[in-house]
Amino acid sequence: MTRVTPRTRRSEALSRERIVEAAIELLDTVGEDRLTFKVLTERLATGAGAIYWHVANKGELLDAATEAVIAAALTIEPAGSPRADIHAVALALFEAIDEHPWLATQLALQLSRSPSGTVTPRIFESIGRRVSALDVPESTLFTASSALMHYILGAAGQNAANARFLGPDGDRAEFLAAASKAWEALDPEEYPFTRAIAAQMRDHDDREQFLAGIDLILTGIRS
Amino acid sequence: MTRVTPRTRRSEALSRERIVEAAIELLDTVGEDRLTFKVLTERLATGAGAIYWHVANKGELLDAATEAVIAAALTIEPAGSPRADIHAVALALFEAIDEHPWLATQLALQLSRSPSGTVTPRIFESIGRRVSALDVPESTLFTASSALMHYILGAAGQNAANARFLGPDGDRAEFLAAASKAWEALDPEEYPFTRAIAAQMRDHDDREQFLAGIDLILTGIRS
DNA sequence: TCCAATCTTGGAACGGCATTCCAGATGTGT
DNA sequence: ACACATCTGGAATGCCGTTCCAAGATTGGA
Repeated sequence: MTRVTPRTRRSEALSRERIVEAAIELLDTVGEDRLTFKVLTERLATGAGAIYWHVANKGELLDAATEAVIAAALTIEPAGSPRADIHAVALALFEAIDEHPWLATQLALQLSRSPSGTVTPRIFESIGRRVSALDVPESTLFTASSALMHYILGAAGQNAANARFLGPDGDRAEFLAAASKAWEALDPEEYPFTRAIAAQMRDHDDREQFLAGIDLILTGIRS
Repeated sequence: MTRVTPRTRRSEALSRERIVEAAIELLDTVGEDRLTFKVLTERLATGAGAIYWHVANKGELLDAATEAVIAAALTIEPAGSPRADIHAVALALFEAIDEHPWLATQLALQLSRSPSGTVTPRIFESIGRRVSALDVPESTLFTASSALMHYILGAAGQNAANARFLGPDGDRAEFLAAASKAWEALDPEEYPFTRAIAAQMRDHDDREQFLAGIDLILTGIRS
């Protein structure tokens, strides 16, 4: 059930790290819905029982995978100004989610549950610490950091969803054109706004717009 | 597979609406993990095949349930100023998610996927239309609306998660005190920020802070 | 060096779930 | 009253997470 003192093992010994590593790789390659204990045991050339000795259940495995990737992503060196630091954190999360689309689902699920996990607090801390460097009134620190965090995770997730829908070998410009056209074809009665900004989304840079959103919130914070 | 012309039926006739209605009720009472086709067939006194005649699969059923609740929540009458209108939409979504915690998971999942569903666009439109009433440059409409939407869904979902963790019969003040204490007990090296604002979260009003976040973003938008 | 105790493994077995299949009931148009 | 499409319910299927357990390592002590 729990890990004990490490010892010498044969080279192919199983370990929590090796399992998490394999899980991440499978998540990235075959997708989250196809990460099953069957393919995991095949990949690791072992049985289900062996995996369950190192990991409590599938949820814990997914949590561990999420934490490993996020922790790596949040390893960032200071970039000078508080604003630049916040941009760096935001972009790091954006890139991580873009590279591992399953993170979007996973982080969203962790948020929909409890402060059980350690991932969400880590992200919140990472953002909040940099927000503190801005000189904002103490009373709005929580609100400001929350707003930033939700925007970052939400917008990055949305971007990942688009990328996932597009597929790894699709033409982005083509996709945007199609999406823009679809918006323009909406019912003018029900969707006047979406129609109106359809053109504006045809040609935009994902990262640029993402950072624009960050700056928009930062502006609000500084007032 | 598809619905055809309606006709007269015996009083207890099955229909997509009745199924969705039952699903929502079960989601609210027994929770999302326990909404299974077994309990659904028992509740409707029918068989699985009958349900599958009206609904393609479980995902579509959950989507339909989400859409029904969100559509009802977004039926709001104008409240005077654009700011008041935006507050109204935000609060309506907040309340809906608070009342139906499974919405948080569901909306998050819909965001993590594609523009396949009709729920997300509806929310986006509802917010964006009110943001348009503010006099902001056309070029930031998309960014501003996105930021608002992600904050609303994220913060409301977070709130629902807390409420869910607390349970229907828990003392909120007690919960906040415990959470605050837990934050203060974190490692000062790793979590200086979270520790610092632990006190500030002990006594706050959920809705008030939620709306403060909205105003923070609105301030940013207006600059 | 060998033994007993403990840690670790692999795979068979289990129960629950969404989904499919299909024989028949129910209603409709003629 | 007859053929036909619509709709129903429950049995059967297959996948998946999880549990169980007999056997294979590894270790520390005699």
